[in-house]
Amino acid sequence: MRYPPEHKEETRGRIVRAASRRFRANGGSGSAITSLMRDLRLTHGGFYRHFSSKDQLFEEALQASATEMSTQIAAVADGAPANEALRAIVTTYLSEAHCDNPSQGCPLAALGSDLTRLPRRSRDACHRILMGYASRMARYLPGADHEARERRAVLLFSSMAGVLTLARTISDRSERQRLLSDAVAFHLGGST
Amino acid sequence: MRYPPEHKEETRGRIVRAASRRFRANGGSGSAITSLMRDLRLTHGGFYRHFSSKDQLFEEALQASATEMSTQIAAVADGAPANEALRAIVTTYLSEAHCDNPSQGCPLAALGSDLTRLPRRSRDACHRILMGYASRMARYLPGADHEARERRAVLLFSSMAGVLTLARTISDRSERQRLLSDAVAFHLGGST
DNA sequence: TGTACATCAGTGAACGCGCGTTCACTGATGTAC
DNA sequence: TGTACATCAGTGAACGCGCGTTCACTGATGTAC
Repeated sequence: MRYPPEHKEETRGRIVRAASRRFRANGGSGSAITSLMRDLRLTHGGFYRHFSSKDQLFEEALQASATEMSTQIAAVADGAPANEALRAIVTTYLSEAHCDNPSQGCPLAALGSDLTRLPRRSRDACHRILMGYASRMARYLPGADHEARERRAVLLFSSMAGVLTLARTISDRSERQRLLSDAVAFHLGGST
Repeated sequence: MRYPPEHKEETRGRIVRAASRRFRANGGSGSAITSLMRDLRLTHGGFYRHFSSKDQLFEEALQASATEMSTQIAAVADGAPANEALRAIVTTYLSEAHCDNPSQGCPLAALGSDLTRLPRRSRDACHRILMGYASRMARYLPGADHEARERRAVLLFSSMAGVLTLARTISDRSERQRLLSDAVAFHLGGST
C-alpha cells in the first residue's frame, strides 16, 4: 500500500507517544514492541521502518515524556499568580493525580532507577534530556541568576521524584496522601 | 553429598547477600539466577531447594539491603556528636562513595521505580520493609514525638534517594558532586 | 494516454537468545535393625 | 558391629516462553518512457 506523504511521520509520532506512556507505566523492559505495536493496530515487523532499535525508541520516548511533563508544569505555573508559581508547581507535582498516573507524569519518578543502569552512552543522553526538563522549570523558581534557579530546579524535582516514587509503593490511600502533603509542607513551609 | 547441619542455612544466607548486592546493582530483572548461582560456585538447579521463586528471593534480598543500609547509617549517626547526627547522616547518604556504589547502598535509590511496578502483594511487602528502614532512622531526627520523627525520616530519605538516583545518571564527576553538595546544603542549611 | 517498473509502509513467519522453573539423578552421611 | 535404606543439598539437561530483530513478501501509488 502507498500512503500519503505525511503518513510515515504521523505513525512514527504515534509510536513515540504510546511508548512514552507505556515505558513510564511499565519500565523499559516491561513493554514489548509487539504489544506496543498491537495497541496501535500495527504489527511488530513495521517497527524497524521507524527506529533502528528499541533503545532508540526509549530515548525518543523519554524526550517526549520530559517535554510533555515540563509543558504541563509550565502551564500550571503560568496559570498561577506570580508569587504562587512555586506553590502551584509543588502541589501539582505532589498531587494524588500525579501519583496515581505515572504514565502521564514525571519520567524521573517513573523511570529513575532504570536510567542509572543504562550503558553510559544512553545514560548521558537521558541525563541531558532530564537537564533540559529541569532547565525549563528554572524560571519559576527563586534564585539569584539562571544558574542558581536551574540548580534549585534540579534539586527540587529530583527530591520530589524520590518522594513520589516512594508514595507509589504505598497501597493505603491515606498514608500515601499524608506523605505527599508532608512533602508539600516541607518544600513550601519553612520546616517540617 | 551430605553436608553439616548448618550448611544449608549458610548457603541460603550467601545467596541472599549476593542477591542483595546484585539486585541493587542491576535491578530485579537484570540479574539472572544462573549467573547469581555461578558466582557462588553453585548451579542454578539448587536454587529451588532454598527459595520457591525469584520473587521470594527479591523480597528477602530487599530486606537484607534495608537492614544493611540502616545499620550502616545508624553506625555513622551513633559515631557522631549528639547534635551532629543529622549532618552525619545526610553527608554520608549524599556522599560520592554512596553514589558510586549502589550495590552496597540504599535500596530505595537503587530500586525505587522497579518497586512501584511490582504486583500489589509484593509491593506491600517491599513498602513495609522500607518503612521499617525509615523507622529505625527516626531516632536520629528532630521531631516532637516518634511519629513526627518517623514521618521526617520517610521524607528525608525518599528525597535524598531521588537526588542520589539523578546523580547516578551524571557521568561528569564535578557536576555530580555539585548536585550532591547542593542537596547536603539544602537539608542542613536553612535555604538553598 | 498507456504500460512497465520502482518505491516503501506495513505484514507475519521465523530465528536466536536468555531466562525462570522443573526434574531425574548423584552420592556422602545418618539411621534402623 | 555390620548392612540396607532414607535423606537431601547440589547437579545439569531440558522445557516453555517472551522478546528483539530479521527478512521475504504485499500491494497501492508514483514515475519514466
